[in-house]
Amino acid sequence: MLHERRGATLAPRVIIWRTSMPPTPDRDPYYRLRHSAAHVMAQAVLELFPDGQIAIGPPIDDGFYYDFALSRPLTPEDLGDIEQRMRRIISERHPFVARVVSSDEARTLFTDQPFKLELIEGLSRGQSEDGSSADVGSVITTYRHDTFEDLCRGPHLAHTGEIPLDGFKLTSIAGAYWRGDERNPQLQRIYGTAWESKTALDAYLWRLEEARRRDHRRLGRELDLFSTSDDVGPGLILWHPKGAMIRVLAEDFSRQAHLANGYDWVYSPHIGRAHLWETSGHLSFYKDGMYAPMDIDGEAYYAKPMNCPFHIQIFKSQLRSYRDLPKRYAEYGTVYRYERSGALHGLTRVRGFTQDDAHIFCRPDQVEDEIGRTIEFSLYVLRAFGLTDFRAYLSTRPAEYVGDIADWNRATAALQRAIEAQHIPYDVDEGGGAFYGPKIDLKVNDALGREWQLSTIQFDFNLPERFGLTFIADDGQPRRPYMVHRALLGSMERFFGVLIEHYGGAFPVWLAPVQAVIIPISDEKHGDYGQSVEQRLRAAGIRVELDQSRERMQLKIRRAQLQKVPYMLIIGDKERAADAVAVRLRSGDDLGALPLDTFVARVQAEVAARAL
RNA sequence: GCCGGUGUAGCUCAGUGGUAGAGCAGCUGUCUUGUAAACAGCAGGUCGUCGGUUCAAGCCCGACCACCGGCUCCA
Repeated sequence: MLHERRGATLAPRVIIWRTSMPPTPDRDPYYRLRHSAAHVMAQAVLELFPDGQIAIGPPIDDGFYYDFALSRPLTPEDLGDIEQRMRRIISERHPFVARVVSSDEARTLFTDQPFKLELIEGLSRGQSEDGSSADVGSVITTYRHDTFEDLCRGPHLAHTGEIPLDGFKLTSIAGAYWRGDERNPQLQRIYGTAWESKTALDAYLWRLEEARRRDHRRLGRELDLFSTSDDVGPGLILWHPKGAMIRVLAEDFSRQAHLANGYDWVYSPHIGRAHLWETSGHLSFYKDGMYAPMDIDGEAYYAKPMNCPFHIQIFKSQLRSYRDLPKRYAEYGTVYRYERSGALHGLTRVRGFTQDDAHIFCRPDQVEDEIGRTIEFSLYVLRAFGLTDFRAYLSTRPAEYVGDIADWNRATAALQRAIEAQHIPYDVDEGGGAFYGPKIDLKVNDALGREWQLSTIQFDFNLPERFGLTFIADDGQPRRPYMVHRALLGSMERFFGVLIEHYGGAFPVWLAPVQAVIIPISDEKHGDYGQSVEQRLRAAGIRVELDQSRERMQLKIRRAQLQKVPYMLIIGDKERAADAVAVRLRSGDDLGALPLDTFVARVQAEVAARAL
């Protein structure tokens, strides 16, 4: 019943820089600038659409947005027009003026603005803009500049002229539901970004550009790693040989690590009887995420959205003694989950994916130790892939839950102690756990500082009950085991996407699908030596390609560079005479001629160490 | 699923109702090369799919499919 919160890590294409909380005035030095820019933008939009309705326009990471209800859809061309008007308003240096108004005054002021009226109603009932509770009795304030007055708690800049004329940019138009609820009307949202200077704006735009260059969908095609096909269907990934090579290497490493750390490897089928999913509760709670059943001999079978019921069956296949515990069953389990068409995204949000899933069944007295080892193991595996910057999120018991509160407390405390023992920063999401148990999610920051959720470690007080799991305790009595779901890399598809972006396609030698390209200077004169080098490197376990094309060396180097191959081995007369290769790194560094044996030893050492 | 955008050669893109284009990649030939693109030629497209408007549709209209940016969802 592993449930990753995948969406949290991928929805924004605008980069999130190490922040997981919305900006606040005291925490974000850009708050005033961006909030003020949002107001200026709203004025500009209302100039274009005098009958337009305004909703909310907060600062966000890296920028701001404002939501509108307008008489016609905005087009990208409108953004230029709006920016022009914003520049004029900024140049006019209108002061931002705050004032306190009564509810009645506010209602009069915003009489043509139904969304504002709704906010005012909320405010007078003690709710803040986003519907969360605010201080009761908080006053209603507005901020005005030029012709635009907005319901707003501020703070703002002193005047519009403090927004740099060349430090902001409107970036995109999107649909957004009023108050984020799809039952509400859909508004038009304009996103913008604002910085203290053109230099800072340019730096931000460069980061966006860099993120675009690293986009795993782009690199997936350029490096021939994976694809999807209209004929196969959306959200279903085809792993090409080079992508599959990386996956094989990653899986082999992780599987060996699991076996070395007390896990038993298992395999389970892709489908199971409806009865199984009724028992597990998936058909009552998770049916929307499951595909329609198939009929086999008059019985309904479902493609699995999770692996847990199968691992549970393995546990149940015989009587378990307390001496047998813990049992740790691991599998690369391929699951199928329905995702709404609009949610699909590259490798990170798909309809079929493979989890590095495991289920741990243990005694109550083993919980603490098991959780500690699991988190430590997770960090070990992730670090091997070059991910080093972690943050943990502990989610505790929600209002509605199953199981015994003492079990919850014990499990939550174990999670907390384990994460503290690893000295990783963590946040607590009080009440944020699933109904069946508390959990810890591990998120990593990649090379661009973007946060991705990967590992999740979840207690389950539900399934052991539903399936009637027991072990025989030392007093001869059956007891209920604790059950923990965990995935470390999450899904292989999504992890691959993260890796691609983290490395920008330049994988470390141990993961590179092609580790070296042999580049003969002349295919006629050095082709034979090239084949000999290829053969010997291959025999030494190195993944090597020989570029036999009749092109000049420069082009062959360029092609290898673009494919981000770690080593380019140039061979000419000198190298052939010395039984050597002239080694060029993808960084552009030239190591000069190395004896072939020396090169082999170097690569083998790097692979053995999984050097990054 | 919803809002908006996009869909033309393997890739990146031009083409605003009148004979489908470029660069790269591919193929062929010449060149046999010393650290990021030799030169020339050839070939390659039912313009996402289906339907409609028109004498004529890549272009206008409709439906559907997919992708992109968001929203929503993620027991």
